[in-house]
Amino acid sequence: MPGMNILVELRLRFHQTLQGLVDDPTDLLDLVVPAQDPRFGDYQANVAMPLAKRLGRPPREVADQIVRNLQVADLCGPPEVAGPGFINLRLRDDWLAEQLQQVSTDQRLGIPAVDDPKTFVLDYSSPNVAKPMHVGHIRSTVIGDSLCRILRFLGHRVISDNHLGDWGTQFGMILYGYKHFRDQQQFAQAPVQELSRLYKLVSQLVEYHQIRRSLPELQEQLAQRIEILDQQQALGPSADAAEQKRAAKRLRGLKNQVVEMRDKVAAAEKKLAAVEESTELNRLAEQHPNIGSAVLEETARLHAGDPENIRLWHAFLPVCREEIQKIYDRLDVRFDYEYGESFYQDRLAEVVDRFRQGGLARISDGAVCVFLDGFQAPMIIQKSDGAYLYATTDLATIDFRMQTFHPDAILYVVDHRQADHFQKLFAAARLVGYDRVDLQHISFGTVLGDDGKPYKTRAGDTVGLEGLLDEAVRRAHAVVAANDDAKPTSPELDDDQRRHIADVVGHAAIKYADLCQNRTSDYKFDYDKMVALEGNTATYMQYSYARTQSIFSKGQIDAEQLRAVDSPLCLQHPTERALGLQVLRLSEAIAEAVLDYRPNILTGYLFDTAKRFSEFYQQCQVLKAESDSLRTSRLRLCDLAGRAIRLGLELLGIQVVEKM
RNA sequence: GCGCCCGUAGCUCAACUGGAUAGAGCAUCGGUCUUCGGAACCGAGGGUUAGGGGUUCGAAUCCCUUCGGGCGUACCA
Repeated sequence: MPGMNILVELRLRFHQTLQGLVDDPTDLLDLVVPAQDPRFGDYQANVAMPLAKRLGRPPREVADQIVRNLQVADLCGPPEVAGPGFINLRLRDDWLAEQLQQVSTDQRLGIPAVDDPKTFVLDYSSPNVAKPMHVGHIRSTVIGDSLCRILRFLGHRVISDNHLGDWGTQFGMILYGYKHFRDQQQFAQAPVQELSRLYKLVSQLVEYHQIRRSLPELQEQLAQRIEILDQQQALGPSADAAEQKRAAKRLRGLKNQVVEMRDKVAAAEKKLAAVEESTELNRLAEQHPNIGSAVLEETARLHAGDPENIRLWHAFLPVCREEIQKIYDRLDVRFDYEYGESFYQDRLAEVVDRFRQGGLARISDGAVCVFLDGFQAPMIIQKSDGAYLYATTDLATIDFRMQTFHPDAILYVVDHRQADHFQKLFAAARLVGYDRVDLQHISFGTVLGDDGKPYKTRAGDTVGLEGLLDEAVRRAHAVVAANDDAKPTSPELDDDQRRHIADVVGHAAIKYADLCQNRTSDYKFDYDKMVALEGNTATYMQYSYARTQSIFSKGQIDAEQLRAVDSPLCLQHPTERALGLQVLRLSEAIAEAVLDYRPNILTGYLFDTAKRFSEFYQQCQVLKAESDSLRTSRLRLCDLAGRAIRLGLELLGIQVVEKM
């Protein structure tokens, strides 16, 4: 067997040993982990302490007993017991060298596929087709794509399905816009831009009228709050300390509310002004006072099968889709299926029927509701006007996926704000019998701007994804050009090469910045940091890879031939050993990343690998090594390091270049 | 009001799900070097992990509580 997961192997050995001490040692095996500190060796087992408690014996004694029975001599030096009962393991250099040799001819770098392949449906990206994609879509797309690549690499069957929003109110908007505001010539020449303009125009007008209706009430509420606040402030301090504290808290809460509402009112007024200051917009707003309900009617007509709206929908969809495809092409993202919301339209009634017939739903306030244990609000699957909701579509989607793909798991890569929705959805799905499929919401945080608020332009609009990518590429180009110009001898890249490199580096920077963050946390969007050449960035990994490649071109060495060399590697220098071990641990990194669907584990691994390589390269001469055999060994190590980095990046959906 | 998430170095973030002295990258300061790619490497300073209490051999991590933030909260997605 070429290669293995070292951690898995060690756990296997511990499993055998621990069976003599306890009935089921499975849960203890998680306590065999990579060492926290190089001083403790390569791996450590923390099993003795909890076990000692269970057995009622001193932990060091238990540790000693484990060490005596442990069969690891073929891969480790003698285990050591330290501290309260930690068992420290250090892999044998000759074993590592042997492993590396085996791995070097293996396409997969010794990473085994899983024994029990499963079927996953991955639901990610899922933009609304009538709206331009914006920064908020990038995380779902990039994280989903990476998980897809990783799971496939591990041998799972993965079905990626882009659940497009192609049936909602946004289509009502462009239908209305097309019918009332279109510029026919523009539409003929550049339909994408024209539809996008219409969408923005209609949504602005709809919002305008909404605000005009709601603003007085909002202002009134604000006035009331201020009044209450004044009253509270006028009250003298209470004699009771506890009461005084509560009053202070109430006061703070009120003040926050007032500030919040003031901001709301100000934002609303600004939006009104934007329309009113433009004679053109003002005129349109006056001519279309009922645009809000009219848009809903267009949507309803579409859903009811109105021939004209259906015809337009069929005409618009490919146009919108094409716009989105440009982004996917740039990001190198593909899907197996794109069953959008529209696909499920004629399956919604039966979903509701099933719930009603099963006695799982009942009518409340005219709407069909599913009341679920542990939730205050029900999940509404049909509105009082008869319309269906996204909850209905999502349930129909689960039906379809279960019947079509028979998945073991369905993963939804969607931002954290929809956590509630998914909890209800999953609970409802279990109610109708889908209790064996693993339904998971892979949630992620918000992309923030410099100010710590959701990333917007200065004008307050969301940032279009295409412009974002352009900017990253532009900056990457500037950096690549500057660096090439500064090379000690002379620049070595022509314009085409520079453009290609900037393209790869720029897109990689965006993806990596997203993936290297723990997905559950929000993160600040910062071009400078993304395209930075140092630190944990795609650029640094790509640079490290390019360095490994440049050694081969400089030495005019054929890597293929090198891989076939039939002798173990030399790991005498500490940096050689550290790099070699690091290469062998890609398998662990992938396994851990997939455990909780966290690509940032993989980026962390790559960063470590790049650092190990730098250290090695700094301290060990490769082409000028003392002997031929050492030179060959080090070249092989460079090859392995480069391949580990390239493979890791590939699993993140990031490409490499040979020179940069 | 209720529910969920979060608070870690000046800044941006990790921390293998309870392990040993909490780590990186920026930034700051110092060093290496007649560059196999210096887009590098080595080192230093910087912390009461928001505060308090608890659980246990052991807590950033689990429980309670206070403070501060974000998000969601019956017919949008």
